[in-house]
Amino acid sequence: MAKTRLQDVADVAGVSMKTVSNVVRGYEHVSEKTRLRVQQAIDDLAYRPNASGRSLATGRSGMLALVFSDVSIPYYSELAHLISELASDRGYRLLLEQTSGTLEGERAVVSAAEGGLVDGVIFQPSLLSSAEIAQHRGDVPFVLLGEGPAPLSVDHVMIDNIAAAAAATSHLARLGRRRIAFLGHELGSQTQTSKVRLIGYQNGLEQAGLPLDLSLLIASRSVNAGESAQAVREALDHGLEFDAIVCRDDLAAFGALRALQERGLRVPEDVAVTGWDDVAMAALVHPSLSSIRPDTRTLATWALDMLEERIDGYDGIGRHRVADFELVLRESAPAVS
Amino acid sequence: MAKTRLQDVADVAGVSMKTVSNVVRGYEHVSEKTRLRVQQAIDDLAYRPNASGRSLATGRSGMLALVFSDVSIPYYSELAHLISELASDRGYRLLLEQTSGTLEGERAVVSAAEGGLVDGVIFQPSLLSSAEIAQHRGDVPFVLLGEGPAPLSVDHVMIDNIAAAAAATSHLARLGRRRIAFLGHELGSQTQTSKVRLIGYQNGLEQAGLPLDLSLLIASRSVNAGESAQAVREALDHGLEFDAIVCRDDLAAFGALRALQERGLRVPEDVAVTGWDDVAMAALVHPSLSSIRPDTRTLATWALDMLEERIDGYDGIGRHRVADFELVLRESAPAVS
DNA sequence: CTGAAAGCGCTTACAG
DNA sequence: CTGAAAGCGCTTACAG
Repeated sequence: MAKTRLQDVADVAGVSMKTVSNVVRGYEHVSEKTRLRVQQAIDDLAYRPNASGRSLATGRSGMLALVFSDVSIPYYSELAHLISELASDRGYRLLLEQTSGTLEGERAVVSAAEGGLVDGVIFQPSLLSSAEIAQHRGDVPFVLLGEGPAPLSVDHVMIDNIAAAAAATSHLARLGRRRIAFLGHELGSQTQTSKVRLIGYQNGLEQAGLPLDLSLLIASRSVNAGESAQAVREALDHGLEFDAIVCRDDLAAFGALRALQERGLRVPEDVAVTGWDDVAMAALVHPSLSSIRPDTRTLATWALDMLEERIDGYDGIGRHRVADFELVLRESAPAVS
Repeated sequence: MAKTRLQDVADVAGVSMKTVSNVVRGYEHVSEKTRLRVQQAIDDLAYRPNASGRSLATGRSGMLALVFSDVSIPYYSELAHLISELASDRGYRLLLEQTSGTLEGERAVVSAAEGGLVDGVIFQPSLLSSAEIAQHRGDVPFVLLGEGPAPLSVDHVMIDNIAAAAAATSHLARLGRRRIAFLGHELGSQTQTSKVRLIGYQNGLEQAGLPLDLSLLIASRSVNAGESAQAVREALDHGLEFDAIVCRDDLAAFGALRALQERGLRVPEDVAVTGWDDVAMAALVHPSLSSIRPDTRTLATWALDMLEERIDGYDGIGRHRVADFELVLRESAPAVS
């Protein structure tokens, strides 16, 4: 049997399509009697409105795209969870797009081949240049997340990465640490994320009156926990001495904890460690991880606010907003006593 | 300016809409000369086909829904990553739906209010009964994941949870453990997942000739790492003695590792631990976690295969397929020496 | 409060 | 190989 359409319901209920449509969309000015008869027909026929038909007629799909490199990375999966819930509260569904952190993947997002699929895009770029982002896909509302380059024309939310990295570094200095390493940036060319966090680390050292020692910058062959652990092992093998590590992100920190414990070094007694993102596991590992916690709820709320404004027609220049962060202190780098 | 449509391109190129459509969709029987002229017009006008128009005309959206409780749970985020990639290879995009693990959330999935939005649904239910699932949303192709109840009418892929739990338990017994606990099932009514894993645990004990001791069943107020850690702390406080733990999932295992280390118990010397899912963190914690690794790639591939067959018109009874698993041995419960 | 009709932007037999 | 026309299933002014 063919799918039931609006017209079928109208026929059965003995009204026009317009009236059925009014009932379906909950329009209020329908007489109670008519509404009941129509609802009965809808139930009898198990009618389900067709989303494509509606989208085509209204010009809206009720969907937002959420784009980042890889949803299996804890920070992104937790962000996806949050944004999915908040978007759902506003009546939007979420389309998940992964770029694999490649330039081609990110370009595909920006120059999307199809229109009308989503009403807006939330995009956390890793590699793309500001100039390329500026020519984003046609006229779809766009909002950028993260510390990457944001063209002036596009809305953007972030936290102050430099201040956050400096806060972590300063905290370790206040704990009396004098040889504070930085772990987890790329071995080759740096992502914007690594760059700004390294700058903040340097600022933190300066504020504490500590010298910058380039040998304390422990790069990772790849931005993940396994390679970060390996980088720490190799640093220890080469006799590098340090009493604290500021990690680029929690994954790097988990790698560091693992490598330090393998070598019998105590955290935080021998080496204090801070992470970044405050993913759920940070509180669960042993020792638990001190970490920079970005205010992701505010981040996500602002992103959705701005996106909805654009969807509703706002066409001004890009807004750039900075959300708060907090350094959450746990066992790996406890509060100063 | 209004969005450019197929007709606009046709006008500029001086051909019919049909011809433009052929070029856009890569239909081969178009003369080279015409194709070039049309492509030029497409580029000049920055034409983007409208997805809703296409969906309405073809009856397909090119989207699949992926549904489970919460994408921030590592197993699900890793599964979403994998399925997203595999679906993308087949030309599908992924719509993410979270149920929050609530009955209402799962019911909403099954009785979806809209049609035509997705071509198929991949759904891992937690709570819904088989009978309710059987009346799934209209005529949308459906495939079920996991050890939940699957009605005969619906396609379903899973691993043999009973065998897997028995394998973990047997392994601990072969390590010489005699008081093997089970951790992480619900305090109240059990999910199907917990039920089958508990049965497998019991089978494993039997195979090893060990008695079932109900006091060794350590339930958790909530299925997550934090509550599992708390449950272990309380068990230790009450003087419960055990030398191994089979955990319901990796999160419970991470909780167990944390609680045991807090109390100065050595893993695996004092207590050996196995997890379930083999999420990325399992290899990164210290000590690293032995874990049941379901063959998720096969699971996902089969799910997509069956879904595509249904999308292509297959209308037979449900297929039920069982993928492999493997017990990955790491430090927390190493190979028998 | 309700109806008849046009239109959203595509694809697809059907002709030629 | 290409064109003219109908149709996919909705919504929305416009009338009444």
